[in-house]
Amino acid sequence: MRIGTYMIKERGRPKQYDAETALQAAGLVFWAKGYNGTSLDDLSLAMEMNRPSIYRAFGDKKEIYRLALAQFAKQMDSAFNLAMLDEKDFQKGLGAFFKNALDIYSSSGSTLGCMFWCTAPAAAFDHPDVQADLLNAIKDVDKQILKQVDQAIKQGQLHKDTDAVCLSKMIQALLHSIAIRARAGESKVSLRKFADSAVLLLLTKN
Amino acid sequence: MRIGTYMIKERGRPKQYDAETALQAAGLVFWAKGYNGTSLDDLSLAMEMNRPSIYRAFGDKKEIYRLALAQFAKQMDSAFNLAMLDEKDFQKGLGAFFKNALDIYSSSGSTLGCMFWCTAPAAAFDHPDVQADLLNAIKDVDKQILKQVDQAIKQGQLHKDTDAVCLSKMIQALLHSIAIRARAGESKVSLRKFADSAVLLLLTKN
DNA sequence: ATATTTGTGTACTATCTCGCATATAAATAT
DNA sequence: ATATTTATATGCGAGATAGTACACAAATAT
Repeated sequence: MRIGTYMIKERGRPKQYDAETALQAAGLVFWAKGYNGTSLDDLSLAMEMNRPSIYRAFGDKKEIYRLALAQFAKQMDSAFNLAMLDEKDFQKGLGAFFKNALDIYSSSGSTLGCMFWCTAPAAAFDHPDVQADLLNAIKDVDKQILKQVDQAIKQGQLHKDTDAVCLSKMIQALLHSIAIRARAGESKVSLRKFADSAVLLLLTKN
Repeated sequence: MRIGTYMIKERGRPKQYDAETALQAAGLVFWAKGYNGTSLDDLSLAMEMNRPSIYRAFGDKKEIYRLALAQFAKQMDSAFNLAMLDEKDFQKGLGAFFKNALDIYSSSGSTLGCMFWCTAPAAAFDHPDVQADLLNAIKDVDKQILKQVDQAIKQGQLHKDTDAVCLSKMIQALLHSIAIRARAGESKVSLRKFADSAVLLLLTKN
C-alpha cells in the first residue's frame, strides 16, 4: 500500500509486476488485435505475467479489456483537457486536441486509431457490458466537448444561436471518423489536414 | 449457368444452396459477432452448409468475410444512390440517405450499426487485405458523396466557395459516427434527429 | 523459529478452432 | 449403362484457447 510517498510494507510475497504498467501492456495488445483477436497467451507475453497471476490480479479476459478501456479513456480525456486549457481560442484548442489525438492514434509505431471506436464496437454485440462502456464513453465525450462549446458561445467565440449539442456531436463525429481512417491506413499528415479544415468548416459561419 | 432468364443445366450434383443467400447469412453473423468473434461453426449453422461445402464454394473464413463486406458495400451504395436520385434537393436527399442507412443499421432486430465501420477496423490490424478493403470503402464513399456535392454546387444548392472535399468527408464522418453510436445502443429515433440537425448544420451557411 | 499471507510457476483439462481427407450422393455426357 | 463431373456428409487431427488446481516461493506477524 502506498500512502503519500511512503511505502508501507505488505505481508506476503511482493508483486513482481506494476499494475498500471501491466495493464498498459495489455491495453496495447487489445488495441492492436481487438478483444476477440487477443488470446490470454498474447496478454501473458505482453504483461510479463503468467496466466494465474493475471487472473488473480485483474480477473478474466473481459475484465482486463474493460480496465484497459478505462485507462485509455483517461488518456484521451487528459489529452482533450490539456489542449483546451492551454488555448483560450476555441478553434485553436480544438486543433491542438486533434493533433494530440492523432499523436495517440499513431503512437506505438503503427497507426492503430482509437482503442474505443476501433475495437469496442466489434465486441459490443456479444458483450453488453462492453457495449455499455462504449456508450458511456461516447456520452462522456459529448459532455466534455459540450462544456467547451457552451463556454465558447458565452465568450462570443461562437454565434450565440449555435446548436451547441449538435455541434458537439459533430466534433465527436470528426474524432470517430479520423480514428477509423487512421485504422484504415490513412497517413497522419493527411488526417491532420483534414482535421484542421474540418474544424474550420464546423466553426465558421460567415 | 444463367443466360437471360433461361437456366442451362450444369453437370454434376446441383447445389443445395444459393450463393447470394448463403453469403448474406454469413454476412449477418460477421456483422453481429465481428470477424474474430465468428467461428466456422457459426457460419455453417447460419449458411445451412457444412464446412467443406462452404470451403469449396467460398474459400476460407477470411475470403467469406471479404465477400460479405463487398455485398454489404453494394447494399449501402444503392441506398445512397437511390436516395440521391429520388430527390433533387441535396439536403433532402442526404436526409433520405441517412434514413436509409439507419434502416439498414437497425435491420435484423437488434441495432448492429455498420458492418464496415463497426467490425472491419478491429480486424484490420491483423489482416492487411481487410485493412485495404476498409480503405477502399472509405475512398469510394468519399467519391460518391463528392460527386453529389459538386453537383449541388453547380446547381447553386451550395455556395460555390464550399470546400467540397472537406464537406464530403464530414458527411462521411457523420455516417461513421452514427454507425458507432447505433452499435453502442443509441436509439434509432435519437440518431435520426441527430442526422437531420447535423445535415442542417453542415449545409447551412448563413 | 513458526505461522500466515500473498504472488508465482507448472501443468492440466475440456473445449473450441480451422482446414481437409475421404467417402458418398446426385446430376449430366456419351 | 457407364464415365464424368460436381456437391454434400462424416469425421479426423493438429493446434489454439480459457480458465484453474496445486505446489512452491517469498515476504511479514508474532
